[in-house]
Amino acid sequence: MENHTCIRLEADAMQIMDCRSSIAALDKPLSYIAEVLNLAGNKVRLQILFLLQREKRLCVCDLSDILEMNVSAISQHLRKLKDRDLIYATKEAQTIFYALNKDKLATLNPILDLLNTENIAV
Amino acid sequence: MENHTCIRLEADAMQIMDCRSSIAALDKPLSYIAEVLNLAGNKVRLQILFLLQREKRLCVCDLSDILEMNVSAISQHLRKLKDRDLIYATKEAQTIFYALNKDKLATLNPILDLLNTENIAV
DNA sequence: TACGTATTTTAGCATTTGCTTAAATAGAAG
DNA sequence: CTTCTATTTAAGCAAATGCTAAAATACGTA
Repeated sequence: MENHTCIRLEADAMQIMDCRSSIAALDKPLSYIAEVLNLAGNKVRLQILFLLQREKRLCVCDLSDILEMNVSAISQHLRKLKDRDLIYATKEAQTIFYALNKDKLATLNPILDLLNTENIAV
Repeated sequence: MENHTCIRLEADAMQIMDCRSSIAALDKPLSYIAEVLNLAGNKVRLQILFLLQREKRLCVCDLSDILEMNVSAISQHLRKLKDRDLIYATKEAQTIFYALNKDKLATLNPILDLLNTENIAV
């Protein structure tokens, strides 16, 4: 936490200040988007989001069947997504359905679109 | 790893099969995009990517100054981004500059655009 | 009320992550 | 060739992650 501020001559103090203020101005979005990307940055959760976009709504049990994973593991992923309001739950009799939160589609759609982009240079 | 296949009647076997095959067909992109999102899903790395997009190229030292973080910590983040080819390094005298990999802009730009979207419902 | 299905929650644990500090490289310049 | 400057790498560690297994809820239904 000490050795910032480099000594090299080429360092452009003006540029550094500009960058600092632009980062500061975007602090909230940076935190929020990082959080969303982090949630989507897990293969299981990305699959869940993709499936919910495709099927509109699914229950834990369906997801467990499709992804061939433990119900509990899926449930814990759904909780994280719900905690951050990316998805919401509706209860119908004994079944709880999950769906993408409409308010977050502006953020989620561009992320999910990456899956269908041909120009993915892997 | 046992209790998948739910017993409930509403479960649509056809739908489950469809979902399974669509997931299987997208397995590679799902893995790759999850990996990229995971890299971008860290505030420090997201800031680095944002700054590189804005400034075209920066060295560890600049980033350390701007983000007010340990050079070593930044270096380790840069390594992760470089290992996944999201950025590349060019050496100029004693300084190593990093820049976004052009081949990955189709993936990176939509991600970074999320920062400037007004419709971020936080 | 007792049971069964659907789902969540808790606890435990191994793995991963991200930071700090210190040591190792590499190239310039004295 | 020794000394800066820039940067990476390695070691250590605390915190976070993601899974399993088991217990706890919730809600219909026999």
